[in-house]
Amino acid sequence: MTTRRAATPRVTLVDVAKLATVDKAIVSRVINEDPALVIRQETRDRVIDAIRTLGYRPNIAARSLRTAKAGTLGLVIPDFANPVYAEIITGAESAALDRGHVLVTGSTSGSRNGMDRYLELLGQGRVDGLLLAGPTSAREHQKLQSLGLPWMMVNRRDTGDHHRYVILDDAHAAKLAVEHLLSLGHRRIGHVAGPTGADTAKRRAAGYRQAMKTAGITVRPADVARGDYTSGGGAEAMGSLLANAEKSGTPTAVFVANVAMAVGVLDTLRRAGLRVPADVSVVAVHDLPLAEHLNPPLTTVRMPLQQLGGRAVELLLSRAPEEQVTEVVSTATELVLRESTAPPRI
Amino acid sequence: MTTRRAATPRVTLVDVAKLATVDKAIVSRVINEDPALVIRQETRDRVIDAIRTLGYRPNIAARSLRTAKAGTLGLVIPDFANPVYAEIITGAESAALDRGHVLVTGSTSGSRNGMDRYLELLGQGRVDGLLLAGPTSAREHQKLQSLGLPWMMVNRRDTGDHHRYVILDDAHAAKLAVEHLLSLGHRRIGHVAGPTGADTAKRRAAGYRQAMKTAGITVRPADVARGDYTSGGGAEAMGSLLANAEKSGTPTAVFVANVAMAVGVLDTLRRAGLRVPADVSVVAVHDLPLAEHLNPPLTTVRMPLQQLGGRAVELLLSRAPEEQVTEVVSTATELVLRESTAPPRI
DNA sequence: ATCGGTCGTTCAATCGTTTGACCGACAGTA
DNA sequence: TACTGTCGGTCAAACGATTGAACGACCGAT
Repeated sequence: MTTRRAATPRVTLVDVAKLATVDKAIVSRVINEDPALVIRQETRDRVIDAIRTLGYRPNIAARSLRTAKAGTLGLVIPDFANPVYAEIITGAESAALDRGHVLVTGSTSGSRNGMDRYLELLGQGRVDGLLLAGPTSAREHQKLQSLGLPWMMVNRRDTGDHHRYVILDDAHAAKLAVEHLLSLGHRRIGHVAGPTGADTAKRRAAGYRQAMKTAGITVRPADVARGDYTSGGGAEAMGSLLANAEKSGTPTAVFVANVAMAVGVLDTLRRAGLRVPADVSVVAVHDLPLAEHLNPPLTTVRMPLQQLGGRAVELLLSRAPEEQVTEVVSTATELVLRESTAPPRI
Repeated sequence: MTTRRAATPRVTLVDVAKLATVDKAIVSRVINEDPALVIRQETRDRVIDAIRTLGYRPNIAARSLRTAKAGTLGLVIPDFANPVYAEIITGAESAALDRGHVLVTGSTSGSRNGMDRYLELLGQGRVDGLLLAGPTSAREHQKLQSLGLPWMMVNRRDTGDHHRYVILDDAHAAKLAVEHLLSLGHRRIGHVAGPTGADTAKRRAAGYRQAMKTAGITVRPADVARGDYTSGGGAEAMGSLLANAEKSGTPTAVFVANVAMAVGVLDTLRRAGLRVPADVSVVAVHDLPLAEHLNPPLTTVRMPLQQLGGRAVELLLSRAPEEQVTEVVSTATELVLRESTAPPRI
């Protein structure tokens, strides 16, 4: 039998106060554990009982109005379908929850000017702070600034003078990947890089070049191609690498800047009749669940994406809005060995 | 040069009213486009100018307090990493935005009792309504009920007496898949089903049986195995299908209840030395971007997941809380032909 | 000249919490 | 006895927007 819910007349502080025969101020202070409150244990119990029997829940709107805090954080990502952001969200959400905050995650992919819409909607006191993952423009930085909200970038290093960001150790990840290939005996190692706009791509490319240089190997321009971080882009980029190779031979291994592109790379290689890892070894950045089930299972570099998201929330909440915050999360950046890498033939 | 932001003293209605030399009531009514407001165009312009020059933004907390509406909707999913939910979120978010609402998406995977935490956090007037995708318990239904919020289930049909849900036409999707296999000439068609708890799994299994029956084929119990909608579960289920087959021969085709499990199924087949589609054809439900890049590219049945999410939001916002709402979204449920299905050998 | 009816606008109560200020009672001290 | 503190609370003013009610001015009709 269902209890028919009459339009419940919300139970408020005064209801509780009446039942406990105290002033509502007491109730409020009990709830918020005001350290300045001195009160008999007996009274406190009466209040707590009253709260319980009435099933009282503080009204968030009223509280927000009074305290000028929303208890909510915003996270703007490009696209929910991208598993990299799924990981970041997961970490951020959990950290926010632990600090009693709710996380509003919005994607900009939906509409043409998704970011604007979100800045509009969230910049009215709806959130206490904003986390931006993914690309942003200078104009958006302007707008953000004018909202007067604390905000920072996640997995992106902004180009302006707003030095607040958390990123991963992309260069190190790239180095791990390339050194793995080197240690297997590869000398001719190609790179499917990310888009020019993404600074993560720059750092991974830099790590790749660095590792190659350290090994005393010159990188041929023809062995580096650029994709847009999607599997389609990866497929294309690998295609152009193979095309370039017609005259000068094929790399025996490829370091791919992210897993999504690696999926396309595997595709292209298969269609070209090249076996992985027998003919070409492939290693990519980001150890997403998917990697394990590709054909062949993909060797990757695990990045602490969840920690990244979590750390971003922590920093956003703990640091003063005007304070500079630049942090690199580098825990547990490590190679995950699977079946897509092997020594080169001969 | 950055404008240094002094701690901005929020600009409020009265500031605007003063500048426009009208009462704040006017400003409020102008903003909310109160149809009952009769006002000279000149005055209206003055107000609008004032709003613009001051950069006024209404304070959400105050508005929520007064109107008892949050302008926010909640969506609770099991896990962000599951691309099925990514699609639902995307659709829901876009629909919410179109209606001037913000969507708070929370996952229950984070902590042991994630659902409870969310019901706690969101059930304080933070959201105007709640969408539940994924499994829920009777106890949670109880709690939900006690929050006095409108809520409904998405892609799940609740078992209780709360008849508010939007689902997809799972039986039809299954039929499309199986009929495709039948038309290729397969007679022995296995099924990797979803978990008993999920009613989507039940409907897909029912559709499978229905289609088989219509074709006059008896389904052997050994040809149906159950997985938990993850790729690991799919791999296992396919394993047991192969084990069962030792005595009675292998199915020439498998209908898999979702893409995640199909990934595992392909894995198991590959390890068993069976080629897809030469030895076994595979077709799965849900046409996620991933499907295109599996090896081989997977034939699927596309389901309108985004529409599902969008429709859920629409219904939640438009229907009275006590009204029953049961809808099946079935637009664009169609077969997507790729390379994982082919006629059986001989 | 008076009345009624729009038009254009103002008044003020209200939503539910938080929080600084204030206050009475009682105990201990000088 | 008067004074000073602590204890255990109460009072009331915010926070910023919404909205029903009221109000003065003006116009046309009687």
